[in-house]
Amino acid sequence: MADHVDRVLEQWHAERPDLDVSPMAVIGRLSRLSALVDAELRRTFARHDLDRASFDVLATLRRSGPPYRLTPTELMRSAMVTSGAITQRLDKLEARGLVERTPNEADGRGVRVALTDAGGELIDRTLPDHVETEHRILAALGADEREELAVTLRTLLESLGGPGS
Amino acid sequence: MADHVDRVLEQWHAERPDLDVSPMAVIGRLSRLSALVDAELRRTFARHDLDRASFDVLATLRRSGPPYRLTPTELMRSAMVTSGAITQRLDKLEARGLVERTPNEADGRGVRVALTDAGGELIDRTLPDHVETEHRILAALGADEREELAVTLRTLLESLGGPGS
DNA sequence: GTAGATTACCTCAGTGCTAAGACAAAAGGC
DNA sequence: GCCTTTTGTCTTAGCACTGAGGTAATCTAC
Repeated sequence: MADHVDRVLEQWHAERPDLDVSPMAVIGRLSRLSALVDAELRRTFARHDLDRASFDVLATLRRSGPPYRLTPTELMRSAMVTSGAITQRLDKLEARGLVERTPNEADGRGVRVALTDAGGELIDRTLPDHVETEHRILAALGADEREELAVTLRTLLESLGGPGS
Repeated sequence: MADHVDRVLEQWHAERPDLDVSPMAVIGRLSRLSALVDAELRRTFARHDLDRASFDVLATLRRSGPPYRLTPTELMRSAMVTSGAITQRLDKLEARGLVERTPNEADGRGVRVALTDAGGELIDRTLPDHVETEHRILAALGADEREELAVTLRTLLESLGGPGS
């Protein structure tokens, strides 16, 4: 039984037999899967009044450990978005009282962003649900397949993103 | 040598040892990789005065074969976006003379979208470059690894997207 | 044939992002 | 100590998308 990408490959083979479109079997599925996974995760976040962007910031702060405090630049690097995007995410989270901006004593240009108690409680409440969703998404794979998949994706990430990706 | 996701896993292990965050090894890399691949493909499209959305529509029409004509609904399903998004994509492409909307004789509610000569030439010119970029993205993997990866991603897609995904 | 449900496409307000750039503080070269 | 470059954050315009909803045509069941 063919999936969407199989059909796309067949079409290209018929229309442009001169092109070797085999990479689409991987890249096409990668991008579709990413979209589906995203949608799935969003549903979990929504149950806790969060979106992907807000969850991402709160989780990054939470896993950084006490005192749950990072700079906007660190958050930007972790999230792979521009500085403007982080500013807006922080504005929203600060307005909700989930994070707090304080001047960075060590650097007059910078600020520090910290989880508030409310932010910490929200992310700790959301996490178990989120992790369970991720388990469910991978339920179709055995432990060996997951491990192999993680290794292969890691190889690709390193080849694309350079060192420290 | 640890990548970004390895460090994330270590942090969670230290901060929330009660949670089994192992799925993040796959899902975290999947979403980061998808973002990097997207950025890479965008560079190729930009060289041909296209963005991802426009390329997607033109390529879908091109691979559908003569007479290179589909309905907005078919394009919507293929692209996994809402009908509003397709309307806007078509507006832009039509304004550039790359596609053409004509009434659907078989269904008074519908329209048909066809590649113009200019659209067909542009997509045929862009494709070889695009395919080469995809080959380059996967260059770090051997043929067996690519095949295995495609199969595993397909399994996940089917388990998430239901039949015909 | 006709009423109600469905389908196809479009519209529009709202959202979150990028890209470009402003500004202030810090770092580096001399 | 200065001057230039770099860095950290914020601002803003523009863009593509979603979600809700509108309109018109088609289908279904009676």
